[in-house]
Amino acid sequence: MGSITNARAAVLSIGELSRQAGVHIETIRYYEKIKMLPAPPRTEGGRRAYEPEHTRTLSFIRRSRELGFTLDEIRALIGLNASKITSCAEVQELASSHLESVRAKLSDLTRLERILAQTVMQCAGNLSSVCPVLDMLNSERVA
Amino acid sequence: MGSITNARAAVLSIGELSRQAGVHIETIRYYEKIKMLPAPPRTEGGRRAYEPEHTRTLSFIRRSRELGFTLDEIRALIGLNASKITSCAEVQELASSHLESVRAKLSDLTRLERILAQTVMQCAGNLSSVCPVLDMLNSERVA
DNA sequence: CTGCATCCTGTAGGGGCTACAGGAGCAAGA
DNA sequence: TCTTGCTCCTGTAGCCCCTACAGGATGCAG
Repeated sequence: MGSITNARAAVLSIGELSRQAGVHIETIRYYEKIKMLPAPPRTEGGRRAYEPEHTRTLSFIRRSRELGFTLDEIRALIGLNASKITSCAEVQELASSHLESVRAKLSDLTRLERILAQTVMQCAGNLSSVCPVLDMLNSERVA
Repeated sequence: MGSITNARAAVLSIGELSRQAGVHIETIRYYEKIKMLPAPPRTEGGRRAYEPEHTRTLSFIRRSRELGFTLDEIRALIGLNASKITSCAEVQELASSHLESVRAKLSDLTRLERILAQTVMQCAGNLSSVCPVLDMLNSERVA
C-alpha cells in the first residue's frame, strides 16, 4: 500500500481513463448510461473528471468481461465486493457456475476445432471439384 | 440419388420444418426476412409450404452456425456450393481462416478455465472474509 | 488567434436472434 | 355446429454489448 496522497491527485479525463483501463471511451459512456459506472463529477466546461478509484473499478469490469462474466454478473460481483461479509461463498458460487459454462464452451470448441482441422486437411491438395467441407456441412450430422 | 418422386411429396409446415431442421420457427421467419432462406410458396390460407429441399438448406445453415460460421460466411458457402467449379480452394480458405479464429478463442478459454478453476479452488474451504476471486479481479492483470 | 485534438450529447446500427401482441386458420371432439 | 386449442400469420420491440456516426463545444499548443 503506497502513501496516502492528500493532494487531490491527478483527475483523469475520459480519454486518460480509457487508456489506463483499456476500455473504449464510448464504452465508458455506455457503462455510465447503464449504471455500471457511477457518473463522475464534471469540470466547468462540462467534461467528465475521473479519480484514480474509477480506474480500479473500470479495470475490474474489463478483467471480469475478459473472463466472460456478463455485465449483470459483474454487477453482482461488485455488490458482493462492497458487502465484504460472507461474500466469499457467493463469489465462489458465481465463479464456479461460470466455470461450468466455460468448460462447456471449451469442449464444444475443441470438437469443432477437430472437425474443421480434419476437413481443411482433406481439402488441401484436393484438386477435384468435390469439397469435403461442403460435404460435411451437407451430411446428416456434424458432430 | 433416390428415385425421382413425381408425387408432389409431403409439403412441410413451418413447424414441421422447424422440428426437422432443429431451428426455431421465429428464426426461420427471420432467415426468410434477411434472405438467408428463399420465401416458400404459400397455401390458400397463407401459410408457408416448404419442400424437403428447404430442410436440407436449413440444416446446412444450422450446422454451419454450430461450427461458428457467421450468416455472411454461410451465405458465401452456399454461393460456393451452388457454383461447384473451383470452389473447393475457396471453401478451404474460408474454413481455415475460421479455424484460426476458433483456435484463438480456444486458447483464450483454456487460459480462462485455468484461472477460474484455480481461484475457485482457493475459495473452497476459505472461511475468512477475504475472497481470492475478488482479489484476482482486483489485481493488476488477469492473464 | 488559429488549428487541431479531445470531448460532449444523442441517436442509429450491428449480429443473431427472441418475445411478445393481436389476430387468422384449421382439425378434432362434444 | 360449435368450440376448444393448437398452429400459424404479421409486425414490432427487445435482448446483449457495444460501435459508429452527426453536429457541436472545449481546451491547449504554437
